[in-house]
Amino acid sequence: MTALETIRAALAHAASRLGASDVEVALERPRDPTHGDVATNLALTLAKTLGQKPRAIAERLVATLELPPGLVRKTEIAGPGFINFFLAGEQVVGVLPSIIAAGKDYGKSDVGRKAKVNVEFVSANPTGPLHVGHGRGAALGDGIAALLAWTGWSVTREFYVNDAGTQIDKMARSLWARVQQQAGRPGAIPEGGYHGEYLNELAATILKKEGKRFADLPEDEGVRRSREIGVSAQRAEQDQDLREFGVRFDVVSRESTIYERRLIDATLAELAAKGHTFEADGALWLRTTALGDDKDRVLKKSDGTYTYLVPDIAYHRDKHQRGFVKAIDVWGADHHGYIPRMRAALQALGYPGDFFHVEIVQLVRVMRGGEEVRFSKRSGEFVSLRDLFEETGVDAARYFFLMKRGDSQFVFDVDLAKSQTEENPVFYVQMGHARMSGIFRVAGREPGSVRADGVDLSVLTQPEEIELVKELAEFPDVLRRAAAAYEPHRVTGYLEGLARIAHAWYHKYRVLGEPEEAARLVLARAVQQVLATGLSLLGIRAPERM
RNA sequence: GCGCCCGUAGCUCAGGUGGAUAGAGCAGCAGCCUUCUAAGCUGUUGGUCGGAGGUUCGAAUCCUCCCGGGCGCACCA
Repeated sequence: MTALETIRAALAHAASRLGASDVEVALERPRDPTHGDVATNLALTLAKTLGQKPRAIAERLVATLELPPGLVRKTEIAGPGFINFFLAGEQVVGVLPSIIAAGKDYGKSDVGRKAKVNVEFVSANPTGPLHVGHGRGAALGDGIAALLAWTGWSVTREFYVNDAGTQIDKMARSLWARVQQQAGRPGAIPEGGYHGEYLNELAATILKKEGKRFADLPEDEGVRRSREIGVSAQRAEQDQDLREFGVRFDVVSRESTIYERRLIDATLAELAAKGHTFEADGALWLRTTALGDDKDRVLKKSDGTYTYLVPDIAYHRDKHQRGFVKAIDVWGADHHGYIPRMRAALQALGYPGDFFHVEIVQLVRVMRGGEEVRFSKRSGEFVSLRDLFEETGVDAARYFFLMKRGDSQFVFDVDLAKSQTEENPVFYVQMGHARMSGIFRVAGREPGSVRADGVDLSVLTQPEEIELVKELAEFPDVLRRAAAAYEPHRVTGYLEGLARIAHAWYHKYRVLGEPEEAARLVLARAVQQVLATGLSLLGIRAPERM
């Protein structure tokens, strides 16, 4: 148990003795060193529930607090009711052995208690290549999934294929039109169809493989086969792009199977049985206004067909029936208006309010040479994900997508992503890792062989060294908070901060050949390891050399 | 017109779920290479947190209104 964990547990225990059980104890590292090494605002947060003044609570907390001897040098109450802890000198540096001992697992926690959570992301229609917006969703969804797994959830990464709607129909007709055109016949892309060059390429492949007689098929048959071939080709291409982007899914669900498994009828029956549907104007409605939506929604249109809401409800009902206690969906901003009705529908089914959670990803604009890059030749619209990561590299693309909050509008600076200087945050962090690795390379030592046992760490007294150790100690907390908030960008921010101190330390002090060599190797190893762990959670490589 | 998101340094953005004197990075300015990567480091300039009210011990953070930007508002997906 690290010093931080000990303090956290002791505070939680003291709080429960004051009558506040099950509290989340937040520890922070004050910016101002006169505020101690570790501080908590626990007394301030308890003020409301306990109905007492923060400073009075702080005094009672400190009085009941039981800390093992030798851990804390001084405890004080400051400002409005902060409790500041000044660690005994050897304690600060004392986290290093536990970091080394935990190795690749340093920072893991079990707050998720193995509960099943489903993270659904990308879920692009199989009508064309993935664009940069999908890339942002992919990076974010994968990052959230990794953070949840890291904090003890049992995570399933899922991709949902809308393979049954009218968009697919338009893709099929567009492809058929391209086949006709290439066979020398008139063929027009339908209204709202797909004009991208990729369908021309696919049409050429089909004609090559199937021969010209494919174009002679009756229209019904031609469109039907175009649909089959098109869907499977687009899916295969999307999978390939995602694989190269470093994203893998555990489950791919298809809208068509929702129909095949008769989940539609079962879902409608359950909604009706629970009294949430009604008929009006020849249609079947869901009374979502009773659950926070601003208007009721049609389920079954007066022409007898279903709205798209129905398979979506059925799909999420299926997630619930598969045992997930949480379903997190990553959606593009253009779907955000859809959230209230979906939430209402799932509440109508009786699921808890926190079962369904949506993370919104805003659109991505791509800048190169100071100008916005709008179109991709192949896809006919937007910049494709592949174009982007082939130009910048996967590491830079993923890092850039993750360094801002998902719901912020984001300008992707291609020139910056490609630059090999400190201005580029990915490069900067990776360089930090490479530099630590370089020390071991020159020393001729395997970093993994470093042990803290028997090393006198008390020689680590330089301000940069103390700061580095404190920063390393915060890693588990950062990951916990990032996971709880579904915010991978906190991890990139943390890594940049850690790398910054590491660069400063590296620049100012030597490791090899100094009296502090053994201790500094332990520190360098810990930094290297945490940078590597953080990067790998985000799906980014940690190179040994640049 | 209604709903959701956003507005923080010249630029790009953080701000740990209401806490201590609002922070980084770029850019600007001034410096630093006999060294384990200068692919880097150090110092410094720069703020009415869009505006106005409110809630309380305390607000960039919560509430109301206004201004500005984005996205949605179908018996389309």
